[in-house]
Amino acid sequence: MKTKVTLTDVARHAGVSPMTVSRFMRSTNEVSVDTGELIARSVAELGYIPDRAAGRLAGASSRVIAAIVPTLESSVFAETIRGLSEGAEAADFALLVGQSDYDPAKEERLVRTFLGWRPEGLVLVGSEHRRETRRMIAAASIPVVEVWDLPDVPIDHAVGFSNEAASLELTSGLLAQGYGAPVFVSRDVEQRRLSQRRSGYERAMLAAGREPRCLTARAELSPLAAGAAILVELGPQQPVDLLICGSDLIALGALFECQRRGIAVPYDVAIAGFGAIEVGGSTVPSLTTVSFDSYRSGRLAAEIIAEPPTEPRRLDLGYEIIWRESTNR
Amino acid sequence: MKTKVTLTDVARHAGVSPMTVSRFMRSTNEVSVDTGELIARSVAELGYIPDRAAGRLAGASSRVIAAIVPTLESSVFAETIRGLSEGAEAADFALLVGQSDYDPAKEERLVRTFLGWRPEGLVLVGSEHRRETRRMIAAASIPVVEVWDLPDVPIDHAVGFSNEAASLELTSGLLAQGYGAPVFVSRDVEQRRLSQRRSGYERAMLAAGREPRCLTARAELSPLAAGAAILVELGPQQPVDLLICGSDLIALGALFECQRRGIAVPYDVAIAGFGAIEVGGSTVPSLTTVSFDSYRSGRLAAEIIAEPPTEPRRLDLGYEIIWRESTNR
DNA sequence: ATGAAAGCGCTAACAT
DNA sequence: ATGTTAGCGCTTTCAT
Repeated sequence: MKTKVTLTDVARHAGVSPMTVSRFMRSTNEVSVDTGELIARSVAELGYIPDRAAGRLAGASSRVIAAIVPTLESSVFAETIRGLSEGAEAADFALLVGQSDYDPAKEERLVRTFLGWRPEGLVLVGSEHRRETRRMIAAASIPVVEVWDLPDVPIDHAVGFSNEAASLELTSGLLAQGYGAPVFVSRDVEQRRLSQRRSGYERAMLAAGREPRCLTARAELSPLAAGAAILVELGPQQPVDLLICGSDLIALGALFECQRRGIAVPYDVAIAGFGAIEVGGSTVPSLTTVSFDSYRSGRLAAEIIAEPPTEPRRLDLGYEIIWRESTNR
Repeated sequence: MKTKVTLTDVARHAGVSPMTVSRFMRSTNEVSVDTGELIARSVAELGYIPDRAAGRLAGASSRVIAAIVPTLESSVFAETIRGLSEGAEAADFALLVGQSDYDPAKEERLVRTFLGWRPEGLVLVGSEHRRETRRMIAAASIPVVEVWDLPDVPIDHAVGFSNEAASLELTSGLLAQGYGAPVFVSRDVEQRRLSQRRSGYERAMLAAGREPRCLTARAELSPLAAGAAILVELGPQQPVDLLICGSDLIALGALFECQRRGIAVPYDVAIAGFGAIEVGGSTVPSLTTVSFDSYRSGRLAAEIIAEPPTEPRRLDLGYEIIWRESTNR
């Protein structure tokens, strides 16, 4: 087996011109059936795999989607990646993946690296991007899909939901159920989606004539640890009957810590999360949360890039409040 | 801003030859400081991003790592991807990611697609690959790293641990603690890493003169659901005092279902998992499990590809049994 | 239905 | 330290 099999090798082997092989490989239907079979045999025999870089350089589509998520650590964005991966595969695209660690500077670096491959499109989470990042993207003039949020002014396309509206609805629903002293719980990080959730909570509280109260855990803690740590701070403070958490993992951390301390959920304190990760549906009590179709957002983003609409899309995938036992007293 | 800024554009703008710009971009240190500054300014002004496809075609390294994992769904492989992503970034590589859904045929398709980009190396999970997959890889003659297992005959490099030894040690440890009737619990799927774990369990049981007993849930169930479903089957069967689960998620599913049914863990039945996902450390009771450094395996795989050793590496990362409350009666 | 020529944007090899 | 030439493997355009 030769080290590098090229189009020309296949052509020679099949006794046709390289151009004919090229046509066949791209199935342009301009190759006669007989010649096609001949070529197919040569391809198989030589184990030819077209060089996509050469193809792209010569004018073909790169068929690459580049995606950057804040973190691969939680299953939250992993679901988006899964959607992207499946959408990409369905359209015969390859997927370039990077994680920004919630750091716009790192995002910028990744965008630069990825643009070097001239992807057909770019998928980013959220709407906090550096000026330089936006500049590069504009210069590249490729479709961009921002997921997990609905920015007021998206770069291009957006597939998400209103984190604020979801949080507002969750909080007011809980208030209506009679909870009197809900606090908002999160890690001490700067991040638009989180502040949207907090702001939804605050608006609901104010609308009900209540004083919003926010508790934060150190940013270095993992979400699970943060949820547990929050309970320490709670101590013998003013009465709190409900923890509205910035994410499911924080909520689970709090829930488990309650179990450990013999605090009955939802009777002594109720807990709600955000994100609807699967475990939250199995715990005892199961976790009230907000579900967003993370997988679908990825899948749709991939589809938008595979077949870019002429007009910018702004898809509101909505959300669903999942009422479960952790807030059902 | 021009639509496509090329090396030549930068050269013209800076008043030097393309070759000098090329040298500068690759920081070959053969460009004088003055010229360098001139070029740097032009690059910034024009927003030049080198075309990696053209570079590769002309002989530069592709600086791409291609990785295929069985699934992006669980956090298990997400950690490996995270390690890969960070390792790749540290070496200025881009990462191509795909998921095979545990399907060797899909893996084969992905390998073919990815090889079209002429990656510097390939990362695969496990050792079950089709003949054609192996053929393509051999023809590509690039480093391959198999992670999460230590095949008897790796394709090339391997970074993993012995799933069987881990399971054997876990089981015999549990047996030594006095558990008399442990069953092995998993979904009904064909997969080497799982069968290794089962076989470790069986060997430990036989060595102790006990009859191994395996319970399987339908493959279509999610791991969490499978763990719960298993408890139904358990019903009024022979006494079972310990569930050794094929994965942490199954174990958690079982644990939560026990809580739901008022079965005391570990007193009525004990539970052990495999994989050491983070939640398992927070649940009440916390979950006994086997930890494997999934992140590190990815990181090391990336490093091997970034700087391939001359000899095939076979890194046994080992495992650690984490004894926790779910088996502590 | 098939082929020939040109060139995509870059780098290696060889000048100077 | 810098420039020139050639060509990577493919697809485009324009023949035939």
